[in-house]
Amino acid sequence: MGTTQLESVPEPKYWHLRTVLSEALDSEFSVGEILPNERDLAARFGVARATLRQALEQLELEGRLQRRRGVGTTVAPPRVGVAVGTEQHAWPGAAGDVWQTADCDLAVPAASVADALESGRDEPVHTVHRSRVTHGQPVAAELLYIPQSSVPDLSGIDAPSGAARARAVLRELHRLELEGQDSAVELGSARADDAKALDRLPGAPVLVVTTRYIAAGRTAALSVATYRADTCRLTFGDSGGVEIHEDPQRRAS
Amino acid sequence: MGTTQLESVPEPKYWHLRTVLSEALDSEFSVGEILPNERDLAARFGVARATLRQALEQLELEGRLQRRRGVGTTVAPPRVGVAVGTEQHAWPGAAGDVWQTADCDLAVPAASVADALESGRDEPVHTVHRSRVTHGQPVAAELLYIPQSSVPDLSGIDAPSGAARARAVLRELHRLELEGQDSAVELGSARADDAKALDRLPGAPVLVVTTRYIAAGRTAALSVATYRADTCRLTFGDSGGVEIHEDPQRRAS
DNA sequence: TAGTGGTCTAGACCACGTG
DNA sequence: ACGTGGTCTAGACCACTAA
Repeated sequence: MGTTQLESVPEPKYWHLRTVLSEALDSEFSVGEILPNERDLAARFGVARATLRQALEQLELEGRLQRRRGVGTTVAPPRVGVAVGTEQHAWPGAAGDVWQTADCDLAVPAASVADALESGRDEPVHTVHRSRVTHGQPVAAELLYIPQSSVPDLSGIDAPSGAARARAVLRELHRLELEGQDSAVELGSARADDAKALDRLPGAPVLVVTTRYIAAGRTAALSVATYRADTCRLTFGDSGGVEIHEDPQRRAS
Repeated sequence: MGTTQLESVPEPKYWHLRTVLSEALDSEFSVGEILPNERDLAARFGVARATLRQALEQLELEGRLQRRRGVGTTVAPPRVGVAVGTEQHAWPGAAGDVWQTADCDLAVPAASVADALESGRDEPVHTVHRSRVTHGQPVAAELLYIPQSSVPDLSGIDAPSGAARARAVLRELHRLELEGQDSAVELGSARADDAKALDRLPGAPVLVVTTRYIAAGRTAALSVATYRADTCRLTFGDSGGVEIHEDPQRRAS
């Protein structure tokens, strides 16, 4: 029957470019190597710089490239697996915790946080700021919300804020019996403060992990952790991380 | 001391625009409402269309907007929570499984998949294609890899491929005793086949969930599931989903 | 100071969905 | 046929890093 459509849907240039570059990365480049600059690459492929950048953005999103202003574009190492959920639940700050406590303050949180905590919208909440570093690189920034009612006995702590105060809040939290926890993961973009902590530009893609800690039948604490999506693979489950370091999505077409 | 730097770091236009639009979405628009088209919006804000599009891309990434070619830009509903990990482990296809089996074939997989399966690089592997639909919308596409050695007794099954064959493979899988499972989540971009299944364009951001199923001390099956990052919030843990429908990241600055 | 990636512009044309 | 978002161009200037 008449017409056979050979290429009824022509591939966008940037998508084809992404594929070509991806294959070149596999075969001709090694981790850490610097690519030619964007103007040269665009000229070499005969496209506008904006089109080349669209391809590079894709590859950066997939964790294949790392771009730094003033420096250049380098081949990224495989994503690091970071454990964010284990079978045995544990309070933040428990033994083996990988987070580094930085600061603490006390304020009435945004309405969405108050609702998630099931606390009153006017109740002040302790907010502990923490950060997570793996292999010398910052991978996550966390805000940990703890209603005053969860840690009522904070008397005798003189520090009004700072790391000492943060540790005191966590210590009080451990006195409660943890009944369970659940988490959710979604895509977000780094706001200014997170971006600075993660050494990225604002708007960089991040994986937002929201964890509720349950004690005495209610939400005793809420963690909102922001992970660098370009460098991290979040692992859940019993055996402490899947052993795949090749991207399993990168399969034969 | 002389000069006080008021705005030493001027905010990029597209980032400021993102904030302005985000606040407008909160206060002046409701879910499903159609925004003015990109050319009008750009003119209204006095920027080039490309700059406006950069802001819209951010908001789409955050799940706030939905853009469809030939139609327009609409305000997206809150992300749906989809459960991807439960306390009680279960084989794919077990009672209560939310996946819809579509097809099955038998082939030697890509090297990275073979490595993750700890199967020989030349061993043929059953590949079951499944899809997941929530609230009438496709949210995920899955490839389920099952080495022949995991389901040796497939004799008497006449269908060489197709849904019937897929169900037979899953049925055989259930005869094994599941010892555990672990998962990993990372950001990826949809390839052509996934994009079509998810009703998105190639390159759309996706959350790739890789799950290993353990039986008899080895990896009996490997699942690579691709979720729409714009519409999904992946939930893990005991209580079947966090009850936050407001984005917890969207907090006061 | 030179070179990099990041931002922005003002256009053009194309693919798609709807009427 | 029309209007939408998607792709692409060829430039310009800015912010940052390192020599």
